[in-house]
Amino acid sequence: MGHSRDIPADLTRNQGLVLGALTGSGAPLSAYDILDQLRSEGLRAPLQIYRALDKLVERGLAHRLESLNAFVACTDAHCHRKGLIAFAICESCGKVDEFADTVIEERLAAWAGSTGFTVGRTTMEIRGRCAACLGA
Amino acid sequence: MGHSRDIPADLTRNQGLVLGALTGSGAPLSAYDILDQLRSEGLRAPLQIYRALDKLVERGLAHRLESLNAFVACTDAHCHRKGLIAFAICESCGKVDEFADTVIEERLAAWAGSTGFTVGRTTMEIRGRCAACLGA
DNA sequence: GCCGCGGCGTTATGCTATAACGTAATCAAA
DNA sequence: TTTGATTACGTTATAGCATAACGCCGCGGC
Repeated sequence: MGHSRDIPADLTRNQGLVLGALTGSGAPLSAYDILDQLRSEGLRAPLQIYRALDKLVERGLAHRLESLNAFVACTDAHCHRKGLIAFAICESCGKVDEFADTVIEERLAAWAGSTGFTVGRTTMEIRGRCAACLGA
Repeated sequence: MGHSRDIPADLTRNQGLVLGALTGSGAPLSAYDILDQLRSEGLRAPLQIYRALDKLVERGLAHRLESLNAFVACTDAHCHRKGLIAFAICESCGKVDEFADTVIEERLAAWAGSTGFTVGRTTMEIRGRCAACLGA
């Protein structure tokens, strides 16, 4: 029961539209990219997009890529992941790969423990070229 | 011979001023923060700051914090570090700690090897609270 | 000389994000 | 059923971050 690409039923109209734009794109979209796509649906102001994005990110349905000022839909089927997620961003085709590594998380925790730093949110973004683009 | 805080002699005036502003600050500064500080020195336009920052970052004398749209001076005395640097940013006092972890780098390399992704630049930024701020 | 290059200064513009206001729908407690 | 809290919405205006495009200048090599 349930499969990947489920879209929660309790999204508002704006949230659903924004998430749809993200999942329909093969690459990250800026808030203004999304807005342009959704003008035909009646959306007009950046805030409408940003508010929807805030909720989506809060629920783990989308992620913000700090190094791009852009957003992607979460690719994890059941987006309940807690903790560190790393994003590999292909600078050639724009595709974003999402992965988690518990060892990295442990190393981070170890560093935090040794310095007394309390870790909140952490972002890890790798820029480079994906296998497919290297082939070409 | 030589001590930490060396400022390379071959910086241009603008680059020196910008680096000075960064080293004199206990927290990250945005390009516009820097500009405001340097108006008294005759700088007027954002581009003057961005151009200097580009060079400083290129040489490893400063770092860009993607999650803040801001910049810090490199705290490493001899800033020739290659590879991954992680930044721990205290959301209370703004202080930024810089560290490197070879194990993390290895894990990243392993992931890259297994997927065929070619790693370029990678950014890792941890938001949280430093030990000093937790004490208070 | 003269040319290429890098840095500089300026104006204008574009992209990213939020403030501040009022409205409407929902829901639970009184 | 009124009340009040909460949450989303729509709009206008503004703030904050970054770069395009132009021309000038100074310097080193040829």
